[in-house]
Amino acid sequence: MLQTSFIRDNRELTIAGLTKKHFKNAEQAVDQIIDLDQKRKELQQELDETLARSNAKAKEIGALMKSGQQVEAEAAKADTAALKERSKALDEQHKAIELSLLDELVKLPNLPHESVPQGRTAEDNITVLEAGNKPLLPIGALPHWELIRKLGQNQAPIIDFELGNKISGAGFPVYKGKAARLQRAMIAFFLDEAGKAGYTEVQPPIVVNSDSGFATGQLPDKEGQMYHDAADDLYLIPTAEVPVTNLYRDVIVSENNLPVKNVAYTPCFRREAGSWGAHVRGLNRLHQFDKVEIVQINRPENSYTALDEMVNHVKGLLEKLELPYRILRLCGGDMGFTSALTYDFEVWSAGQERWLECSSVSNFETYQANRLKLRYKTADKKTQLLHTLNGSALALPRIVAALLENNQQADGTVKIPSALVPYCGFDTIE
RNA sequence: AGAGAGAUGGCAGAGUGGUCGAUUGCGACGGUCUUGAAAACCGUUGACUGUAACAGGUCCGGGGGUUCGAAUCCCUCUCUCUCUGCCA
Repeated sequence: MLQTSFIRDNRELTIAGLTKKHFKNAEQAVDQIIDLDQKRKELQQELDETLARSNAKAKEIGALMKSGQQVEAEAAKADTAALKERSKALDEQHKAIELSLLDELVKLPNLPHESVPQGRTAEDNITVLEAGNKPLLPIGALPHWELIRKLGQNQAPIIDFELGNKISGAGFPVYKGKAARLQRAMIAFFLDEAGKAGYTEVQPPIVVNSDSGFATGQLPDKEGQMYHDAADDLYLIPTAEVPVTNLYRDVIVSENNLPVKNVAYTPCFRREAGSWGAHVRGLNRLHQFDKVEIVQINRPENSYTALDEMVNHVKGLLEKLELPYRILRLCGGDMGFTSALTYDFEVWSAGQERWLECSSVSNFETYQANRLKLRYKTADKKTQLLHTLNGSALALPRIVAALLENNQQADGTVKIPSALVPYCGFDTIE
């Protein structure tokens, strides 16, 4: 959430930023907020004044009672009725206006960083790096959803969509045998790599309350994308970003604990309502998937260095997995609601001849921190909002898809990249 | 799930209707002393809003109520702890 004070002081900048993000009626929205804020301030002043007078009166009465001047005290009481009525009315107005101000504020997305390219769709994203060699596949090479039917010998298919469909529904595959082991190996590998890079591992809950959903920006913006347990009003997390970042909700971090670097493996749940078709076949888009997420909390002046560091970390993972990938800097129209700058990583899926998004690394600046009330004390003892960042490192299913497709051999087997072999305990899936 | 107890500042823990934003202890920070450190002593030490700066206002788990006045009384919700039951 943007800060009202920032909008007030930077009207033009805010409008320009919102426009770059293709937010509709930016000027109108901003002016409405400035207007509401002004009204809020005026009401607040009036209310405070009234309350100050009531407080003074109450003290006066107290003093009179104490000194035994009953008659004078009763007389003073008579004066308070009007004040009380007035403060009650003002308080109601004030609360109402604060609510509508918050209502409007919550609709505004984060402002994009100056390096974010102009543009509306994925076409306008900028490729900042393309690395690795796209493999030349043998004759008869398959996309992963066909390949998995032939792998696993008597357990085929090693990733079973129909079985998942039986017990849960579409988009909940069952991993069997070496596929299951491969998943576990990758999770361990990603966690270990993050550990080496200084991230502290955490295991958060994978259901969260609505306060948490609000603080990281999933609510109210993406309510429909999350599975919701109505009985207890809890949400299944769409990403570990939600519980891990919320660990620091309402926290004033002491300066010597910065930066905070956490890594978490969690399953992730996404309803992805309305998604279907050829592009969502197989592992390309699931309702439940595994992901290792890195999260940083940093001082404002260091956050973009941290973002680069996170991008490099993800690059390192893809290189160790020997997968061809590219990095995109997302344009204003394609970025997430809460992000100021996002790099997407896409892995080359040779069997489908497509790039698949496998990581998204973002700096949210103070947008989440403002909702989280996540702050630190500066050297001159001022409390200041921190910057939050996170990135997938990595999301598993599309990596598995690319790995299976890219590494399929002429004999129909799949080679495991050497970095994973110690974790898997095998070097081939047959 | 049943019975009981409780929720106060970073932590511990007072405060049951009036100057309490809150006694005190610990911790933290600054200083004196010391070659340095410890100890001792002195001082500082919540957040939000608001102001040029003061002032003012709000916050004692959340919400509501009684009262001129609520941390303190009443209602309600949530959570925690203890005992009993069930259970990975």
